[in-house]
Amino acid sequence: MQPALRDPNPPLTRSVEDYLKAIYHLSSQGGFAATSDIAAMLDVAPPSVSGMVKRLSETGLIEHVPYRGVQLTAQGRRAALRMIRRHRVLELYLTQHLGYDWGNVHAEAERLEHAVSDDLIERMANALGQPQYDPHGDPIPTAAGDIEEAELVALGEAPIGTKLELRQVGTQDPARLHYFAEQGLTPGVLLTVSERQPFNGPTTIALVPSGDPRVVGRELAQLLWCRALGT
Amino acid sequence: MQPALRDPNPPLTRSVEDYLKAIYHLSSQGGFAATSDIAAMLDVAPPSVSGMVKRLSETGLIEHVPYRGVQLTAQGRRAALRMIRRHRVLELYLTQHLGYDWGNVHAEAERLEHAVSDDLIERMANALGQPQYDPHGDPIPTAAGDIEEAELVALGEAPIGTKLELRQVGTQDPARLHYFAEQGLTPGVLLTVSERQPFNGPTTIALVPSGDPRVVGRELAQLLWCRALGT
DNA sequence: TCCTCGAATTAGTATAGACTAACACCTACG
DNA sequence: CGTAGGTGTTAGTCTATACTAATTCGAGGA
Repeated sequence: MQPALRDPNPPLTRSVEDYLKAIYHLSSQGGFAATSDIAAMLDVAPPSVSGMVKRLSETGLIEHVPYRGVQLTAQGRRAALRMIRRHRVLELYLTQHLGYDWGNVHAEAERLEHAVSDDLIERMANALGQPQYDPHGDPIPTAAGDIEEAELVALGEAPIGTKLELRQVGTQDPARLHYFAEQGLTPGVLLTVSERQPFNGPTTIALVPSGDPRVVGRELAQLLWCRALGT
Repeated sequence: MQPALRDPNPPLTRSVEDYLKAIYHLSSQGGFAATSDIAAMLDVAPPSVSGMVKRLSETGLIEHVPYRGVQLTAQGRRAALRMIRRHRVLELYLTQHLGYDWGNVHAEAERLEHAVSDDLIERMANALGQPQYDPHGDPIPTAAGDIEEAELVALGEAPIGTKLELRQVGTQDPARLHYFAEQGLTPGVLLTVSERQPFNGPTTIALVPSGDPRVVGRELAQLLWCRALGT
């Protein structure tokens, strides 16, 4: 008798699920997720990531280019989106039906997302009326694994008067990144577009809710990718 | 510098929580939980139980008498009752608020009970109006760790006409146990008391829902501990 | 009272996942 | 255009938990 073959489709462990989610977030807006970034996001040591990366690429969930980073395969992406759907449905359910606020809800959903069944998630989604966005405005992937690609607009192109959420900073340059941080312009910040000078002039914005103004030159304004907020 | 001391109060792992629950159930109506019974309940091999038992008794959660079995310490009992509260609140919440039925709900609660926070359980309990019983009629321990001791009455003492659930069989004698099993008198069975002969005579019962009658002599009827059902 | 057989335990191994320490690879600066 | 520093990987260890195989214990029948 042959030794029993390993289950070709074992359920993913909690750790694996966390790694896939982290890689999804880190690589969604660029090519590769770096080992050290994954380690920082999951609060583990870099060698732990190397070890997991080897296992995940052996099982076909990610693709690994040594010394460059990793990307999800189609299979890995499906698994990651499933986790993100769970997380966001849970966050919304906990806030809508059990009185959680934005601050509490993340940690609870982070633990529950590994334990709930698909059935329970669909029951919660139904109780919520098949919502499209979580409490933070992030799109909830469908059960089939489709996610609305956030339509981002560069700050330098956004119409006057619109309310925006800063979502991505399109540079790796440390000096520019440092400057953005000094100005309080980090992903997640809300702002409204106050005015823009003609002939590729600077854009003036107001931070929300403080109302603090910022003047951002053309070059930098093209690096700040924002999501338009409906409200 | 000293090597870091181990966290004296580490959070319990899922496995530990499962063992404590199993030991609670197996020892609640008797002295000791046997290794093989724990193994059967958790679907693991007996040596796995021996190993876990050693660790648990080293951390003071259980007391182990080699070749006899284990019992919970006060600390272990608290932890077990906490899990049972979680489980039963979850079962009730899932049935009341998310449309689960009795059959589905156990497995879901079994996974969630390890992942939810105390805070979430209390929110659910509040949403349910601080319930005292789960969907199966089992008492829900309080957050403080008190559980209603099921008020059990010996079948030989139960008033005529009452509906009962058989909960415990008060003997270890194999012959009597075997006889009870043959008669279909095992814990969980529902029955109604039809009549009783005077002068310590036998009690006649009808099984629910089949209606099958059974006549139980005085001696045996004193061994069958039942819970009165309100309905 | 002794022996036997089932239950319990010990011994040894495997896996997932983490860690530290040590080594290898790239790249950017001088 | 070569090297220094940081990033990534390998090597080796640890813990929790499971397994199988081998051994030991103890209670009940002859």
